[in-house]
Formats: sequence, C-alpha cells, structure tokens
Amino acid sequence: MEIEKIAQIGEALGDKNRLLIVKMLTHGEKCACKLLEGLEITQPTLSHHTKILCGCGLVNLRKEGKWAHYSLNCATLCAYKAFIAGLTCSKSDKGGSCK
Amino acid sequence: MEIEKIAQIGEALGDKNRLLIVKMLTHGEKCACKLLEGLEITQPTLSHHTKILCGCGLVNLRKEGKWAHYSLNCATLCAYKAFIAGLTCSKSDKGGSCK
DNA sequence: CGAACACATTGACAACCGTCTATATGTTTC
DNA sequence: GAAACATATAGACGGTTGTCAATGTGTTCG
Repeated sequence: MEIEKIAQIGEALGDKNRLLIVKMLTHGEKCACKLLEGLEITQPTLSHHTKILCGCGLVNLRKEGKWAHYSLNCATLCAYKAFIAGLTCSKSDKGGSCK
Repeated sequence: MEIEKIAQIGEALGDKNRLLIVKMLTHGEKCACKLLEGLEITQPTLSHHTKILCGCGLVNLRKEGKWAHYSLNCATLCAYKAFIAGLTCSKSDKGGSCK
C-alpha cells in the first residue's frame, strides 16, 4: 500500500468522532441512526464523517431500504495495522514488538 | 490513552511527509538535516512537521550544539500501535488478528 | 569579533476541515 | 398520494492546515 493511501487513512483516523465511529463498528455492522446515538453531532455531520471513512476504504456501506449499514473493511484496516505495526522504535526492536 | 490523544496522533500520521519522517526514524535517530535530504520540502516546512510530531509525543528531540536530533518515542508509538491493533473487524475476530 | 552553519519563528497565502441549518432524495407506511 | 422516516447534499461559517520566503536565534570555527 502506497504511503499516500496510508496517510489518507491516518487522516481519517485523526478525528475523535471518526475514531468513535470506527470503534463502534468493531462490534459489528451498524446503521447510521445507531452511530448517531453514540455521538454528539448532527445527522449531516455524521453523514460527512461516514463519507470520509468510506472514501479511504476503511468502512463499507450497505444500503438496505431506507437504512444505511456501515461496517469495517477488514482488508484496509489490516493493511493499516500492518503498516503501523511495522514502525519500529529502533533497529534492535525486531518486529516492532512493544512487550 | 484517551481517544483525543489517539486522534491527535492519527492526525500527525495523516500527512505523507510526516509519515516519511517517522519511517526514516525507524532506522534510528536522525538530525533535521538528514531528514531534509529525504524529503522534497523546505527547511521551515520540515521544522513545522517535526514540531507537530513532537507535539503529539510521537517523536523526541535531542539538541546537541547546533544540531537537532530526532527519534521515535517508543512509548507513544506503542500506545498507538496497541490501539490500532485492538480495532477488530468483527466480533469473531478475536484479538484482531489479520491472518 | 565575524562569518558560516543548523535550525526555529514569523507572517502570508490558498486550500481544506468540522460543524451547522436548510433542503433534497429515496423508502416505507397509511 | 400523503405523511413520516432515514439518510444525503448544498451552502455557509470560522478555524486550521501545509507550504513558502524572509528573518531570527543560537552554535561553531577561523
């Protein structure tokens, strides 16, 4: 994965509300209305954030009738995890383990 | 670590040049002049980026004479790694392993 | 001291961000 | 079809961002 893409994901994760959305989605797929309950923002603002999260590929959207169901995109999340995990603190820190 | 702090780190990692700086620092401490060589930005812009990276605690600064030596802050990096690694794709994804 | 060097700070700029209100789109239900 | 509902889009707002040229600060060396 190119560095621009990683930066884009980092940027998406660089907002408290989007981080909260991602955290909520770790418990499984959720509709926008459920996400909204857990946040202190208006509905259009949530829509804006979900668009950014989908835009960087971190979140999937499944439309069902009038509902929008959001879920984490495992592939993208894992790619980001792998990149971050690969950041070692020093040369001797083999594998980047944080004991 | 509070969610605001994680978001701040994510934001710091949400820029290509800062990501490149962090990557360079995984090979050990480096002075600003060395970092500058690996980037296509001016010296003041680098200074701006290092300030942001230090500000969120991801990077350490060690001054030695006229040189500024930068290195990764293991504690902060590991805390961020732990948070990201803890983001699971689904309930059944125990431990968030990305096989 | 004075020059050269490494880096930080200032101030400017266009571009972008997060947020809101208002409104539109599409769906379900009566 | 009309009303109610779930979500998206548009437009506006102040604030922030990444970048640069210019300048300042502190250090080293002749």
